[in-house]
Amino acid sequence: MAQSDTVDRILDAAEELFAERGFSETSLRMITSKAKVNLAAVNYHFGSKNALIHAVFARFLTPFSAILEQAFDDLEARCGDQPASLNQTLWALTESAVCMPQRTEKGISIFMRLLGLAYTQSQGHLRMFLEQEYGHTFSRFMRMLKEATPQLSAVDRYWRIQFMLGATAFTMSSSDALQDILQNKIGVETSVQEIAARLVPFLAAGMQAEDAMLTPPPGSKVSVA
Amino acid sequence: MAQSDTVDRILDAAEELFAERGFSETSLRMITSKAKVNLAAVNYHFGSKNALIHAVFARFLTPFSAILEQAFDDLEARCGDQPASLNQTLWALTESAVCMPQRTEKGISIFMRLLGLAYTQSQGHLRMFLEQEYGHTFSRFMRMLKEATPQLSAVDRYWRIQFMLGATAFTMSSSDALQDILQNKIGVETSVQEIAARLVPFLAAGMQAEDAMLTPPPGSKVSVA
DNA sequence: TTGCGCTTCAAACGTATGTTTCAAACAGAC
DNA sequence: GTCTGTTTGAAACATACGTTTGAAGCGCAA
Repeated sequence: MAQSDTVDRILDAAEELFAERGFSETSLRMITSKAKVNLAAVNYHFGSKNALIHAVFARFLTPFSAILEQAFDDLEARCGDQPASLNQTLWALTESAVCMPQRTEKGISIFMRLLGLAYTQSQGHLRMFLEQEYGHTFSRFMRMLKEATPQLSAVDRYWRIQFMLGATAFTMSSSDALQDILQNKIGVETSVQEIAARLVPFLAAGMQAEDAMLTPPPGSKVSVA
Repeated sequence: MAQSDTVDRILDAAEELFAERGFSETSLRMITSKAKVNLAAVNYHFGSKNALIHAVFARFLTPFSAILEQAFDDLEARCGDQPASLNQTLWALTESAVCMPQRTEKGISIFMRLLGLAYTQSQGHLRMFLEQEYGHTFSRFMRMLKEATPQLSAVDRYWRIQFMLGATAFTMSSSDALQDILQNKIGVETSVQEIAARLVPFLAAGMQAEDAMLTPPPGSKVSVA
């Protein structure tokens, strides 16, 4: 019991509620009542709601970035002085996410959804926090992507990375929402491993698309520089 | 002057603020002070904040869906009884978005960002509204995608469409956010036409990725069903 | 001018939020 | 058992929100 139990219960409840409702739409009262702790406990243990948000991210991002750095180390060791391929790099990322020890069975989809929210909801304090804490790992990933796609121009690569991030963050972040809209409710599997196994080839193919396809069809009103 | 001026000023201000801050984070007081109208004007002219959100979407989505339906009509007429290709379908969508008459020069990126928010922020009332008003056009687009990718299984297609939506909505919606994080601040062009010209080939390539790539690299801890 | 819709305005309403307060309960060392 | 520092508890705080109110202002037909 004692301190850490309250802290963890708050973090668990906050993580889940943030993931399913967003940050602003989740009140401290929802969190504390779900966690069965007193309202004042959040401000006592974390200081503020924003600090709680940071703590929620830090709890899974810190071990994740450690695992990811290790995976990159391994990959680069295996590759010797050759740069890692795009497929290898993406899989290293994916496996690090999937294989991370999870608290619950839906831990990883909460994880992805929170990451998506971090980008989507324009919380300045969160972006600053994430960039400061985990910017190094992120930059390393970007550097590896660059070495894995030497054929792309800097501008092409920049945009295609945005597309990749978008497809990933968005897919993982719209847990139930999209499944409502695409009424094609075929029996959709929800395992994150399976989604990742479908997503990675999609991303790799997009990333390596031929520039030739850049040309719009004849008669198009869209001009390319 | 008179009525419609106030209504339009509210819509303009709301559109811009919603796009840059999200729905819950934008208060009626921000909107009315930006629009230089009285606070009560929103409830007088629209009835509620939710109804204002609907009106903002209806103002650009109604003409857009009309243009899009027309573009699909044209495309299907050109194709005769053949189904339209994936490239043609995606370009029809893109051109409809790009060529829509814009109120301001950043109109289309606001447009895209709002669409992204509509999916991302879990506003039940908005999803219901959009599905009810524009579900028909959306279903038609989905049908054309299906006919353009007969080689894909239903499940594969379902997920790849999610990836496409994600890459699109996310890219367009993270106007400044991502450009902060990817510090690679190469001189990035902002023209939506140019982004679209890069996005469509990315999407088409991802959509048509080989299933063979579905297999993770040897030694992977990720298993595929 | 008078009267009548429609629109604007300042002010208030009730509610919900994040945060603070301070006393009570608790745990462990002496 | 008593003291001390830490944690919990119920209540209140100030503020911000969406919404409502009722009077004032307006354009325009009679």
